[in-house]
Amino acid sequence: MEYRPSDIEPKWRNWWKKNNTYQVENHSDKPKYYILDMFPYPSGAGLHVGHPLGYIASDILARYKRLRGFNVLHPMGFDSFGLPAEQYAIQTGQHPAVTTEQNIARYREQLENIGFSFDWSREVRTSDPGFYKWTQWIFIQLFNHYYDLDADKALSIESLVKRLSASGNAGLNAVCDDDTPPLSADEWNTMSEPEQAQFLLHYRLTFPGEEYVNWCPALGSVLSNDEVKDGVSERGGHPVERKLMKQWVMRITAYADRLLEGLNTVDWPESIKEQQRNWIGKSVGASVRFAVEGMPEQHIEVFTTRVDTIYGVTFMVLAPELELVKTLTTDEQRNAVEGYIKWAASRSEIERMASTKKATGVFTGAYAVNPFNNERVPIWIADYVLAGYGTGAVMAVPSGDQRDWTFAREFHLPVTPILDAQQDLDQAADPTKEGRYINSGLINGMNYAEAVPTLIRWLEEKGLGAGKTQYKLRNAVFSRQRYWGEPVPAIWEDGIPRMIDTAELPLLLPAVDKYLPTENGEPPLARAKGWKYELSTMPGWAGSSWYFYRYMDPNNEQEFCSKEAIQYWQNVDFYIGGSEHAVGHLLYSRFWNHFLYDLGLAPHREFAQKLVNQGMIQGRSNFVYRAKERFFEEYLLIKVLQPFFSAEGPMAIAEPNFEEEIQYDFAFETNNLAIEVTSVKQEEKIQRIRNAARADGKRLLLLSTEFLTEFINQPEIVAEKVRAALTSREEFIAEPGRLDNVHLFVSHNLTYKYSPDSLTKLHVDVNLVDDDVLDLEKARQTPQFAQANFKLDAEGKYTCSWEVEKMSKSKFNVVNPDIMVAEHGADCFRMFEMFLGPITDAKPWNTKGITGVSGFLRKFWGLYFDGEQFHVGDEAPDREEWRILHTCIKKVTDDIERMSMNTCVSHFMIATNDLRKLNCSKRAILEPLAVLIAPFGPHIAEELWHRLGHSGSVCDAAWPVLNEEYLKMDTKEFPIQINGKLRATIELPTDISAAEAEAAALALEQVQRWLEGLAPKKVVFVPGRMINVVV
RNA sequence: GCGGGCGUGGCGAAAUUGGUAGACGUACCAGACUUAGGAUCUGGCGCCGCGAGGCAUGGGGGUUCGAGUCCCUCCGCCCGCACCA
Repeated sequence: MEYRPSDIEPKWRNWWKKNNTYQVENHSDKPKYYILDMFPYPSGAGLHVGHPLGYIASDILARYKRLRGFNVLHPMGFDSFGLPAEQYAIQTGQHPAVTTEQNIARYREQLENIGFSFDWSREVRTSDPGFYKWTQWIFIQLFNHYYDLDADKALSIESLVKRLSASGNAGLNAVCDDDTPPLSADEWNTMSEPEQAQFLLHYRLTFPGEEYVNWCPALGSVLSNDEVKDGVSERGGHPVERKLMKQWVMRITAYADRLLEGLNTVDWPESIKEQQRNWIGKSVGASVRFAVEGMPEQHIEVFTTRVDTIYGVTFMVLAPELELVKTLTTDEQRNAVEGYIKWAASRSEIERMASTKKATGVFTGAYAVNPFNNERVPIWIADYVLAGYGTGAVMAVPSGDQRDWTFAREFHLPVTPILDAQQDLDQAADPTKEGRYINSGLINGMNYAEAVPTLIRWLEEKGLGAGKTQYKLRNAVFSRQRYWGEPVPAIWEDGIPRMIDTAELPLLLPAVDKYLPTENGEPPLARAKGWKYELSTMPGWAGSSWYFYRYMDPNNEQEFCSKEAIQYWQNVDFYIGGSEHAVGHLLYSRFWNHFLYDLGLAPHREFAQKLVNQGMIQGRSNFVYRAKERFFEEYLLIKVLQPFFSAEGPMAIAEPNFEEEIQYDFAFETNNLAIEVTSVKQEEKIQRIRNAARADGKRLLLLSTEFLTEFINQPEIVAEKVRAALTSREEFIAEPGRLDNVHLFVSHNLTYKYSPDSLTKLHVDVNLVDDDVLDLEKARQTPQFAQANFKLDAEGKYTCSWEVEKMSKSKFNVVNPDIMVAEHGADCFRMFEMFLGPITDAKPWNTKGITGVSGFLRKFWGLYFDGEQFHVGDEAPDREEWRILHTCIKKVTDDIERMSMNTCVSHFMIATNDLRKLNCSKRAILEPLAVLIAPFGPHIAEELWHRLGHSGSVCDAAWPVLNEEYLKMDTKEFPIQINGKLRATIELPTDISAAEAEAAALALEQVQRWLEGLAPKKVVFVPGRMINVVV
């Protein structure tokens, strides 16, 4: 009988649904196993083939564990608050809840079609009030706790209040704001209630703070650090600036050490752990206080990891933004310093990062005093020192730090050697710690290990410093000026926030007339009638920071999760998802979990014991080349610039220069103007061009690549800008923008792409290009293509190419799983995705191999049939049949355990091929085989299971037990090596002794030939494996 | 620059502790059945060589009876971080 997945798959999906096959109870005699997928954001584009990769792998594991006798929790839900739904709402006026609902329905349908064993009765949605009620509740708990360093955990604010009223904050060892003033019990007790509330904000784990934030004007909201890449927003690529704003802040720094230590207790990929360690950025060192010469009230505190180099300090450097700079600067230096500060502030993040090699800075005129030797050292400012790290001031040791060395070299500051083993300091700094100290007073003659404690002891005795640990981790800004997120359950009264009563939760997201900020720049919630609460909403990571507990008890209205449920399920045994969440979701959820643990609400410090990152499935992007010259003629030269130049006089235009090593640059010249379009990151190059233009007496028109995008979108507006710039200024530099992969929509299915590879490649819809040949008939139906002037190659064909890129709607390379499922069946799709390669590897989507899996499933199905008849007999299997089955049991069992799903599919193919050759149709073999394949192809397994006479689900079968006896072979083909190289093979009993094996090997004619009559020097025999004769 | 990972046929990849490198699948070649083949079946398929044989896991070196696997070194690619004192 023919294998037709379309006949059997929908049938069993309905059957599973009707029988609640995947419903899980919160109690069982069986051991529990919690396997979790990172839940998706339901975007409008629907699921693409990359999404299910991890879900399929986890589903196989979940089904396998269930067959092995575990009570398995394997849920799915939706991270349904977020930006795209809101952007869509802004454009269409449709409520984001409506589009979100539609998208979820689509996602669920797609997911269900793949045959996952999710328990949908436990589905969660972060935008559901029943869910975000508890997100708000946890927020309130954070507000009501502070971090006590002596207890090394979060304690209630009430206990802090008691303590303050008894003894003030003297001796209180708690995490708080840097500017928390000392407070006596008397002072506390005489404070008014609002004053007390204000004071407590210094300690609360979530609090409103004035923070420098990543403000994205285009999105009208702040972004977290992990939402910003290369100075632009990760989503949309809009410029981001630093701005001081009042924001809700999470005191995640309180947990820095625990988040770091916890990493040692979980089985997570090393790269993720390293990224988190890096993000937390712990450095151990010392703080040292330097006096300022002639200013007794002032001092400069620095943090250093190399206090041992203190005698090598020859200058100090402060970040230009520091308030202190203004106080220190002498009148003679004031102009220079202010000029530098202004210049530094005007530099974009990208510019600053691009020029790390050459040192810039200015002397303040002031001097600091090294507390150890009372030497006066000049105080400089430079933007290589960051205001946001440590104290924003460094003690510069040019002999030991390369940046300081470079700076000293540039400004002719002295370099003092401090170690006897130090390298040639004329060439570079020597950051090593080898040798003994010289020129170093207190520590002369000591080595590094002796010097550090000596110096710190001295500092602490004199009160001039102390051992100190510094972190890169910043407190996390928790406010977003957006609509589609959880409302913050706070009310402001006289500038002081108060949490609403938890009985009033959830605080529902109100209706608004528009999803935009108000005219005076307030967030969208300000539009809601009668809204008296906080106007900002929570960020995208709020709901995902605890959702894994909600699955345990999704409908509980009294608690975020019942104690019984959490006691039963504990934490996640196996978590699978993409590595892009390395320092976002995976760090924030660990933080919240540590907090919930402190409150006794979570049973483990870490919420996920094991984590696996699935690799990305990339798409194949197709391109057609567009004639380059025409592109510029049309858009840049003819439409805009030529009229302008004509007015100025005759123009000669050089060929666009495409062959530069940076190919997205192009340049051309007129007789009085040099035009350059380039990445602003190419600073050196810009300088070169600028100099050349000046030398030729020409003016420079410099356009960034992003500007070019804008230019083509709105040529008139931009042309006006260019004209204005050219008439008013000598030089015009357009806004710096994103530097690569700028995509420009020209129509719904054609894109101009600027990438380092070519300016004139067009992304083409996958459907238009087949096997590198553009389907002209289809392409002509698109209006833009009809007008486009594509490049013809020598044979008169359109030049096409392709590249592997991330799957994205804008690249027209998204492959939808529905088509695959409809065409080949869900089982085939599942096994094919697994067969692509190891789940952790990134791989381009390529459907070429699907016929292999499809053919295999047909053959596998065929094992159970004789022509049209289902045919499985009860004869006793022979040894070879047993061997095939048990080899398969062993391999598949081992490989699922190590998540090697691709090789499992291979083993099924081998077993099927072998059994086919034997014409095996025996129940004792085929029935266990159906169970083995059930995790991979649940539909085909269920069908066969029922045909084999069972009425229950194959999901409740028992995993076949391996019998090692069947793996044993009487004889084996032994490889015979001569000096480690294979020269012959010989069939021998598997358990042959060393002596017999040696004799048999030496008797071989091929071996004798190599021995040339001599006795072997040595014979190595590995029992049951091989023989190696050493000549 | 720092950290993590990787490098094996035309392609996706196997090789779990050092023990017959390339399983399985694609692509390709030949044949069979066919009116036909994007169906099915059989055989071949790392490279060089008629062959014996030689050479092969990014290059070079080492340890070992034996190295894709361990060590050193160089090269290349991917990912992350990046003036963090």
